[in-house]
Amino acid sequence: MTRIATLSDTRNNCHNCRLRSLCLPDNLSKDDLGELDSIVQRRKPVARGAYLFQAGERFQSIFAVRTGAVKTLTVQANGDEHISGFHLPGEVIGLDAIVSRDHPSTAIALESTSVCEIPYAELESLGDRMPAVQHQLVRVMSRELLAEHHTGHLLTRRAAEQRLAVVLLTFSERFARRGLSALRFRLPMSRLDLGNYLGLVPETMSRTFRRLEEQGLVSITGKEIELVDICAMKALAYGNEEARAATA
Amino acid sequence: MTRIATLSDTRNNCHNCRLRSLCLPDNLSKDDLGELDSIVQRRKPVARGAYLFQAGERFQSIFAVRTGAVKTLTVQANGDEHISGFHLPGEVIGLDAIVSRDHPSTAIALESTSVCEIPYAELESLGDRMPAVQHQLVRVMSRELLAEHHTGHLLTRRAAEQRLAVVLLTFSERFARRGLSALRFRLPMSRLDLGNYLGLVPETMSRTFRRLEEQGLVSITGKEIELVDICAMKALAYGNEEARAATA
DNA sequence: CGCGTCATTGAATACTATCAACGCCAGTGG
DNA sequence: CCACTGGCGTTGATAGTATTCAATGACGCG
Repeated sequence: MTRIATLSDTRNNCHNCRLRSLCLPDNLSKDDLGELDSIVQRRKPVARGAYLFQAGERFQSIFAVRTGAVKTLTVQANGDEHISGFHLPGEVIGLDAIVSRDHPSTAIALESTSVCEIPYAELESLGDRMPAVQHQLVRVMSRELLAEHHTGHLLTRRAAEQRLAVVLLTFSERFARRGLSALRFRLPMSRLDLGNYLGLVPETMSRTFRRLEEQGLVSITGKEIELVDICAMKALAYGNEEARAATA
Repeated sequence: MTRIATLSDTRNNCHNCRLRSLCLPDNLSKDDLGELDSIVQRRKPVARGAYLFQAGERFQSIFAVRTGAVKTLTVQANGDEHISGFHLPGEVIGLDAIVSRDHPSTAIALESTSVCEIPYAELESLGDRMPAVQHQLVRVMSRELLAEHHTGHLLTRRAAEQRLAVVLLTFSERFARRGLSALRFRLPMSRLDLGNYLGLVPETMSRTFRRLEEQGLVSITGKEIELVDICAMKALAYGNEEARAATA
């Protein structure tokens, strides 16, 4: 096992990583890439349910998802947990910790997941010497802010059907950008997690999935999702009342 | 009018700005501060309702609020608007545009507002020479991400009373950090805007305000808010069911 | 002073949460 | 190999809460 992991590690570097353009190495020159590569620690896969970091832990590194999927969540004083995001390969997590000494949120693997660990102190000093590295970090954070605004808008949508439609379409786009099918994919998280993220209880999740299926928009088999009528789906998610009435 | 504005501008710089520690100049040396000062453009106040920038406009600068208040919003394809945040003096806006060529969101002054404009190209090249400037930009963005996670959690709270309580307490803290009263303040936005931000219709906003008042938690006169029982308020906002039952 | 926007109030409706119960499936231990 | 168990998902009935619709009142601005 160790042998294979080692082989895999030597083969894996930012330069030949398929996710390069989605991740921290985007927009870097070959030289910059090599330097970044030298500080990235490619760790062996962690099991489903494992913590990448926990709220309150000392912040030391940011992480890029390489394979698998991760959820990040915040824990409230009363013990309530809220899932703040799901993270697919190429996405960087832990960025909300830079401003504080400790991690404000917790990251948990949703399935067998491998990540690239990037010690922040080293990344910062690398950025001091190589402006492009620093610029790309800022770009990644800016993109993250943009995504959060999108999420904020998602959560103020009243109807559960709309929230679910939006989030399914968002996953569709994200999978497509990673070279996977935009119409047929497997959600990596449980209904419980997705409901927590959307602010809906599991019962409502179940009923809403069924309603989308009955309307002929999607076909669902466990966690496998097939978008049957993506146009109607978009009309439901983003359209106005007239557009929805027209498709109905 | 122009004379006064000019006088005011020459007196105002990052070094003696009271908001320095909340803003981009935090953690900078005196030399760094001077360089930053030289690229900051202090514009004369804009009127209530004026656009700082609009979605689709070419991104050129980020802005720091100096006085007044600003709302940022995104416009959907169907014309729906969603307010993604309210911004008080010392806060930096436009950061979600860095990753793209154009502004994804719109910024509108909620009252007479003055801002510091920071041309991003110049800030970037300044950061290349002065690592501390770049680090501070990253810290500000990280703090923004943290705040967005907080907002995300806020919006998944079911009860309108809880959402309103949380947002009032958040404003209380933000005003207090700026040297204003934590118990008595004036909300800069309309009920409509606050409702849009929270995902609630104006009617619900009105009723919820009244319910909080009837419970003796707050006292409301137009946009003036007084937090009468901040402990009970926190119990409602962040507490669990037992804590709320105990205070009732 | 008059107009328009914003805020408020009431009544009816629609939606989601809650409570309760059951089916399904994987992992575990006998 | 099979039964057991616990987490997850589903379904039904009920209750609670926000939205919608309709109308009036208040405030600021020209």
